[in-house]
Amino acid sequence: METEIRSGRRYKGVSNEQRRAERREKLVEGAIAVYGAIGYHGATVRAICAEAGLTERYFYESFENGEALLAAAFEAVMARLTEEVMAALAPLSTYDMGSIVRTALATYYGQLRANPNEARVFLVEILGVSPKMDTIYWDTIRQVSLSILRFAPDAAERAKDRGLDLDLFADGLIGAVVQIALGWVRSGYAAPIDTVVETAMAILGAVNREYLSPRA
Amino acid sequence: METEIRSGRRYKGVSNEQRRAERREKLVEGAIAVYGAIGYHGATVRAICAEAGLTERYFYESFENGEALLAAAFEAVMARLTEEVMAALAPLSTYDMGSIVRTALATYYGQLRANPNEARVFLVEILGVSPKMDTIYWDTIRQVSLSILRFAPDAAERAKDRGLDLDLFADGLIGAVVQIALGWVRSGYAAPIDTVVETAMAILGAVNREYLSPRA
DNA sequence: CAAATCTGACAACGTCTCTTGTCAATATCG
DNA sequence: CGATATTGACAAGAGACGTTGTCAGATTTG
Repeated sequence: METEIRSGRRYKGVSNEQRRAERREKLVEGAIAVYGAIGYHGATVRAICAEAGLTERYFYESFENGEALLAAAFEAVMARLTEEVMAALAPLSTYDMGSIVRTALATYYGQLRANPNEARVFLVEILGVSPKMDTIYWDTIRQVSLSILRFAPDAAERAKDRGLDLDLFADGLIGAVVQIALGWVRSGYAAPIDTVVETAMAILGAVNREYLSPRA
Repeated sequence: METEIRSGRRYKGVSNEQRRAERREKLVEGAIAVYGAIGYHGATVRAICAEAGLTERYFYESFENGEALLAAAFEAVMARLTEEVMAALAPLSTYDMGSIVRTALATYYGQLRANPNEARVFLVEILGVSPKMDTIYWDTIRQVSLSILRFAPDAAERAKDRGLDLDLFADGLIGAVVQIALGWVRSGYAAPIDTVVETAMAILGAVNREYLSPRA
């Protein structure tokens, strides 16, 4: 049960709703920091509240339980990543799959390096928490993959003609991208980002030229 | 501290060491069953002991803690998968990468379908448990990928020439294979196995023809 | 100023699990 | 057979954490 006061008193110049929203935001940010430092497991409600500078009461004001906060943190990270990639793709005037994918990869990997805590939430901590969270995660990134595949108009038909399963095909492509990201993060970002992008492009580019580009 | 009696009394016809080994085996099998049914999280020591038909004392006889048992279960599953794939590859007389990879994939996916509980341990439950377990898992499967890449003798040199990172390249390929497996498992094995193999081959085959086969 | 509301610090309860220990029943050895 | 080892069932201590509750102080409203 969440508190249901509609419109309380203003406090320090901000409205009731806005204060709650700010506290929720602080909790999400604190959670990402704690997850990045010690992982989701072992991250207690108390620790996250301390990191956010709030007390337990405000945790239950915004979240049903710890898993709900993880879901919110994932959504926040996902939203930022999506926003950055979309912003990077917007100025592109080409419909060439290679250019689109390369730009998206460079932005994606760049974001993961710029925000290691978010990278850990996105690549590591989200996994194996519960069947519900797994479904949220894998369904989300499969949709990303399918969205990109739609840039190649007849990819679905051609995949079907060749006896492939489009969902699994999308999973395979996104799996390659994500696994490269994870390997890079686990190495402490050892390789330069250009190498990472080229390595991913070696796989996606080969598939593109053979299965997705207009003249196979 | 593990019990350190060197050679105790025979019991029901079997030696001390063998009884311990059998109990350990029962615990590993029980753990795989429980992990498959309710997941690693939420799988208590008591539940696993009950499934194995043993009591808690014998758990601590063979394992330091629950995570050690998960590691043992993973090793057992990994060993079986490796054995099956190796057995399937042994009769092959060709050195054609395409044939090798297709056979390995068919065996791997076939095993995952034949043993859903093991598949879940291998693909889901192992993830996100601890940094230590993550390292065991990802290092293990990267090695598998690198082993297969060695079948293409000059793959490493060519990858380097093209500015790729071989470890990340291996991660990308294995990531595609594993993600397809995971998507298949999550779907309840909806697609026929031939489709799954062909879908994975669509990615690995394209990469093989462009980067690994003798005449690029 | 006085009442009401909001905030932060922290106590306290209940629950769950790991882990160790106890004890009687069973099997083996001398 | 008597002593000892082994097993299985279960109790109990300890610790961690989620969740709710208390209460004094700060801030706003009338």
